[in-house]
Amino acid sequence: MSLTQTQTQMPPRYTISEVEARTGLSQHTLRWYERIGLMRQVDRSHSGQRRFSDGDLQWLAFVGKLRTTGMSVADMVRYAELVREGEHTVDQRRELLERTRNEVRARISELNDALAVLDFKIDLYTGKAARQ
Amino acid sequence: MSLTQTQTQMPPRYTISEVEARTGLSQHTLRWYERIGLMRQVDRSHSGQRRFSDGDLQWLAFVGKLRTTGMSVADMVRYAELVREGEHTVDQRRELLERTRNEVRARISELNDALAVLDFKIDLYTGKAARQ
DNA sequence: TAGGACCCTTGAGTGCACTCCAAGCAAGTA
DNA sequence: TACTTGCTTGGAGTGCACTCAAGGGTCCTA
Repeated sequence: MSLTQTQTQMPPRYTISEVEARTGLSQHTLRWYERIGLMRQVDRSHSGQRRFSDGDLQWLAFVGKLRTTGMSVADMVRYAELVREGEHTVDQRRELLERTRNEVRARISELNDALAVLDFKIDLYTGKAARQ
Repeated sequence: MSLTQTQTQMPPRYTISEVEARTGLSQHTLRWYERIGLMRQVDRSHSGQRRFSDGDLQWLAFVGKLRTTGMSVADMVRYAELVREGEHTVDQRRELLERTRNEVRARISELNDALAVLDFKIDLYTGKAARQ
């Protein structure tokens, strides 16, 4: 427990521009994520401004990982919905993540293949015997 | 030299639908590639239909590798132009491929990170202690 | 000579994942 | 009080990489 927290009894809250700075996601994107259901309805200040929690940041970090896997936004929304529905959706979530994992593995091996071709071409160019 | 070739003295030529079958690229995409300069002007039959050569197929295979690296179409076109310009562009081409190679390596390591997160989550779900 | 398969062109349309715009409210500072 | 900064909304716009439509030509077989 930090001093500030003990004093205020309030967990930290972040404005949209703080979250933008921490996550690298634009304010536009953050609002859009909320709108499409990729994250829960964010808490609001008395004047209606968003106040993100640490949990929101953690969720966004995980969503970021899903994004880098190449998972579509539609599938991420599906996943988010399953999480909101509760514990009984665990099997479906695992299935979704396993499917994604398989795709990532396939993608990595595709990239390794392409890497080999690039290496070969670059060696050709570096060597002298340059062709196409 | 195959028998057929010796007899006809003609290298094999492929129609657009043959190329579609061999490469998996749609006819639309093949025509579009030619239009934007991602491949040379394909030879035509006397009636104006495309006749692709083995060289064209090889080029398309290489372009396919570049595509899987995530290189943008604009950069691929740039590369194709450099190839058409001749031997004096070899250094620029190598530079372009090296930049791409670096991006691919970075992408692979991103994907490996994401894979670790997926493994962790899936284990959680499989374990029993399911959370979000 | 008719039918069907196959191909051509230009230009418009699609789906995705943002990204931006306009108009306006609220809080803090000079 | 006036100004600036930061935030709100719904809906429109953007860039990418295709993808399709319309209208027409050519070739082969019956």
